[in-house]
Order: sequence, then structure tokens, then C-alpha cells
Amino acid sequence: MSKYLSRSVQDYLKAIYSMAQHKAGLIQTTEIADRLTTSPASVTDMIKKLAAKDLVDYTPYKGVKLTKPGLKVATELIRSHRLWEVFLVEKLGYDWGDVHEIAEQLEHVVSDDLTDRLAAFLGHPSYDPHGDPIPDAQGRYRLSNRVLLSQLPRVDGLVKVQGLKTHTQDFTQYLDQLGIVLGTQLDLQGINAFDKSIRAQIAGTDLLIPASIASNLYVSTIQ
Amino acid sequence: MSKYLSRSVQDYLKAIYSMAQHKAGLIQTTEIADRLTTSPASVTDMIKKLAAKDLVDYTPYKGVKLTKPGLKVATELIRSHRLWEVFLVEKLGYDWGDVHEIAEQLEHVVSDDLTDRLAAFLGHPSYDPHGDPIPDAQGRYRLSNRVLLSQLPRVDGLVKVQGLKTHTQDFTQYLDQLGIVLGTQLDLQGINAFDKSIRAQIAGTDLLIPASIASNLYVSTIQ
DNA sequence: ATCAATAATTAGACATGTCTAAATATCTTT
DNA sequence: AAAGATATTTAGACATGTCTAATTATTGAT
Repeated sequence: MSKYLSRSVQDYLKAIYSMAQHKAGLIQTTEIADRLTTSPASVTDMIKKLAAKDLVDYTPYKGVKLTKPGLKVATELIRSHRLWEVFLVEKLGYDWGDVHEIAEQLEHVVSDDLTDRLAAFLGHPSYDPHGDPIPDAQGRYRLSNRVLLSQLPRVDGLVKVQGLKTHTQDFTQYLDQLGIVLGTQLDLQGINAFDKSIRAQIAGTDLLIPASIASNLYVSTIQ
Repeated sequence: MSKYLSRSVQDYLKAIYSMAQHKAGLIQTTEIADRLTTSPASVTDMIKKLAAKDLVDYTPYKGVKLTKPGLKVATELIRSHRLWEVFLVEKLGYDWGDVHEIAEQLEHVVSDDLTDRLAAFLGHPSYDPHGDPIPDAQGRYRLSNRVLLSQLPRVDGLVKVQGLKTHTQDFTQYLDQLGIVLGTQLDLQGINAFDKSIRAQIAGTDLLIPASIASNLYVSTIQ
């Protein structure tokens, strides 16, 4: 029972972690397969290995759930990933839509204190360029009071863009087109019943936000 | 015939490159095996794969030599490795003896322009923390006018420490003890015939440099 | 409660990179 | 030039992570 975890093992843990963020209960084989674009059979294979290493609790035919050690590994990966994203955007000048793939590789670099040193160098940021919270060295983080734009109780008044639910380039490019970045203030005017698109203003300019965007954009109300 | 090269393939290319720097002619199977602490049989296996990808020229029972494409890959890896070492020392505050293992992992992160952006961020350094030259984006580099301290024609006068031949932690720690860093000026006093140790002064303080150190330290004469 | 649809697992295979042991080639010495 | 030493290669095996096809379990609808 070694301490080394392969890249694959790490990717599975991270995927399970992320999926558990958005859903209660066990994570199913097929969900993981879709997420990692692999076959359900491969997922079953790997899940058994993860369970043998005590990284997940596995109930055959039902699904998996991270154990405490599994959660720790996943959290460290997420922390590393998000810190590297900050580095790539802030220090190397990348666009926020271009950093995910690179951070995906950088996060797997292992070293005792690399992540902590990187955090210190970056000034211990709390959020990554997409608005996702960065866990501290103990794995703790605070999620700002955010909600999906599509799930606001009242589509009215000022809100601030706090984060993205999906991070695909298709999505960030769309946002770039609309002129929406992290921290953008939206003055909500109302919602169109027909297609659930949302009318808003950015700095006085009218804007129509499709439901597909609204359901992937986290905002917080102002005041 | 894909463009993807595994971590293993990359490690082999880099090893062959480095060994070719210190020796003319073909690199032998056993040398590579020693370098990568693997078996000669495994090296033969891998060499055939490298040859199939046109990364090395392979003469059975004789040895290998990098092809032009192989040389390009190796040079890019070396460039990336050395830039990351600069980053780790200059930005994250690592000691020069602690960065090799980490850079060994970082160098394999693939991205179109990561290396170039990193170089720009660091101010296009020409040498890494051990004094090794960093190739530019075209693979060109200049080696300063340096020679091993053990091979100086005359052990006399001022020299400046320009680089290390080996990069093991044992060696860098030894240098730290002696108070020798990159750029240190040594005032050479003479050589002891008995064991080839070298008498020198650093900032007026006497120092005895064992032959084992002298044969791994590059220096340049001053004037 | 049964049947069809969906989901998950097993079986058997493959690719990559590694290994040891055995066989073969090359080199060195006389 | 032959023999012993050294270096290299081949043969056969194994571990990891993946796959497809076939089988089995679970779920949802009637």
C-alpha cells in the first residue's frame, strides 16, 4: 500500500469530488464515465482500485463516495489546480479561458511544499480566475454568497458576477463576447417568460442573457 | 505516428541529449541504463521505439544518437526545465539544491506557449540557478567561457564560479558548507600535489577545495 | 409483479513500459 | 586467432490502465 497515486487515480478522485459538489448521495459509474469520457467498464475497474486503496467507499451497482483520505487528496489537487490558474492568468498573462488544460497538468506535480510556496507567492488568493474558491492548506474554504443567475428568486436590481459553473472555452468565449468578466455588475431588468432569457444592463448598455448562460453564471446580489 | 510523447520517451531523449554533451560519438545502451537506473534490456526496448519514431538513429550493438527532431524535443525539455528552476529559486524562494526534482516534473507540462510566457515573465534568463545555459525558443544558447576548476592550466589568480557539473543535493549542500554560490570569486593560491586539492581564498578567508569538488565546478578566469 | 429499458459488472483482450534470465555479439587480451 | 570478459539483445513475463462485447442487476412503467 504505497503513497504514490497515478495521474489516473488523481483524475478520478478530482472528478468524483467535483460531481459530489453539485449533487448529494453516491456518484454513479456512468456519470463518472461521461465526465472523464471513458467507458463505464473502465470506471468500474478503476473504482475497485480506488476502493482497495481506501480512497472511496464503493457500493456495487450503487456508486461511490470519497473517503476522508480520498477527500484530502482531491482537495489538495483542487487547491493546486486553482492556484496554478491564478498564476497563469496573473503572472503569465493568459486569458481565463485558456488556463484549465495547463493547470490540469500542473496540479499533478508533487512536492512537499510547492503548493504552499505558490500560494504565498500569489498572496494567498481565495478565488481562482473563474470565481471558484481556493481551499487553504487545511482544505478549508468559504463560498461567497452566490447563486446561479437562473435561480435568483427575483430578477431585479444589481448583481455581481461571482463565478462560472462550467469552464469550457466555448462558454468563456461567449462571456467574453457579452463583455462579462468576474466582478462585472449586472443591472437586472427582468426575465422573458418565453425562453427564460434575462434582460440586463452592463454600465447602462442593454444586454440579453440567454438561459444557457444564466444557468451557468453565479452571481451575488448587491446590498 | 502521433505527436504525443510519453513521459518516459521524453526522459530518454533528455538523458541522451545530456550524455551527448559530455562525450562525442554514439551513446551506449549501458550508459543510458545507468543514467536512468533501469536495465539495459529496457533501454534496448525503448531505443527501438525511439528509432521507430525517428527520434534517434540506432545502430544495434553500437548505440544511439539523437536525430534532428529528437534534438529539438530534448532542447525544448531542457529549456523548460531550466526556466522552471529559475522560477522556483527566484520567485518561490527555493534553495538551488532543491529544485531539480520539481523541475523534472514541471518540464513535461505541454502547452503551445507556456515556456515562452514563462521565459518572458522571468526576463529571458540565460542561465539556470546551477549556471547551465538556457536555450532560447530557437534552441540556441551560449556557453560562457568556462572550464572545470580541476582542469585549469594554472591554479593562480582570480576565477569566478560559473556552474556545476553535477547537480546532486550532496554536492550543492557541500558547496553551501564551503560558502560557494554561483558568481563567487575565488582567489586561487595553488594546488596540493598530494591529493590535487586546491588552496583558495574567498573574500580573504582561506579555503581548501577537495579535488572531488574541483572536478565538478566550472569557473571562468577573470581578465 | 412482470417486462422492458437502463445501468453496472465481468471476461477477455490490448498497449505501454518495465523486468529477469538466457542467448548472442563485440571487445580485449594474450 | 581464440578465449574470456563485457555489452547488448531477445524471449517471455508482469503491472497498469484502457477497451469492446457479453452478462447480470436495478429501475420504471404498466
